[in-house]
Amino acid sequence: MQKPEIVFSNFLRTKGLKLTSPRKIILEAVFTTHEHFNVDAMYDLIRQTHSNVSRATIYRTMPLLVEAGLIKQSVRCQSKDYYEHTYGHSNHLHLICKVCGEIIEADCKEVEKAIEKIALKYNFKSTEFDLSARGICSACSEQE
Amino acid sequence: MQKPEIVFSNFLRTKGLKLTSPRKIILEAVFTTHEHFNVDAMYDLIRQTHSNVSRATIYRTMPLLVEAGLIKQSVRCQSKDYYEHTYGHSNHLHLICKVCGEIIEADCKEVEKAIEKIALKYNFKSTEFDLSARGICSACSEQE
DNA sequence: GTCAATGCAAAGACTTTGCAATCTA
DNA sequence: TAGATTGCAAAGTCTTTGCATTGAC
Repeated sequence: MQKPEIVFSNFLRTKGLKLTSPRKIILEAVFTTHEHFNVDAMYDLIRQTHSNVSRATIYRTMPLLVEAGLIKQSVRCQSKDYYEHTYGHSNHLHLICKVCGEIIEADCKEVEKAIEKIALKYNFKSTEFDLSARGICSACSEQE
Repeated sequence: MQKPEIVFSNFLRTKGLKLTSPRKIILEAVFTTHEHFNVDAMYDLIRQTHSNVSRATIYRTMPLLVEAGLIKQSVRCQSKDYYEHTYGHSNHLHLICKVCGEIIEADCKEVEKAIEKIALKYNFKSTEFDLSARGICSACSEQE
């Protein structure tokens, strides 16, 4: 499997776009993050080591990463758009807390199996999954 | 099954809240809409017959309808939050064909069970599910 | 050197909130 | 009548955009 940098740089070249320093920095930050992330978190992370990447550039880069197949738009939570890796990552089940907004990413092999079973009935070949459950996390339900 | 109006009015009463005229109008509009909807669409729809319901009130009523279990937050699309009915609609697994766009709505009891099993590990109490799988439907895979 | 990309700040879009007036129970 | 609710407008939050400058190829 190719490195994300290679995928991105190829993508940019075929579109006649340029692999700039901010784009490299953003890509690196995105792929050192293991959770789903939003623009603000990216901005803070990048700021820890680089002082010269603006929010605007991050906002402008996200759609490119999506189009390149490296990330995808994930849930929206508390008015913020979240992203997550798709490149090199297996599917996750998102457990979203309605109270505090926490998002737990859980392994979903068993859920996928259950879906495959259903898909079989319809002769449907599934490739990607979007799975989320909303509810209340343990911390929040203890506080009630 | 009780009418949404009854459910809402009971919900409000148990919370010590009041069933006001704007809330009745909003509820009615929400349940005459069959598609997913957003606040703006609701506002326009209501304006066709009532001139005295503000956007602010719609924004304030949506969370109540969610809490009452009548609607749920759905996808976010083009920076707008969408809602959809849940009352009277059981959860579905959506099998979405990437080729022809067909959406198969399948029963997902088994998938929910699998999710509950995972949620249990995290002490997460799930209440709503958003489940979709993208792939290729039988008709489209035959044509390849 | 050319043209895309950046940073900044301003603008935009959607949503939330403070407050005085109003209405439900 | 008490206290919740409303409409309005102002404020907030996230995201997008115009423009002069900078930088990649």
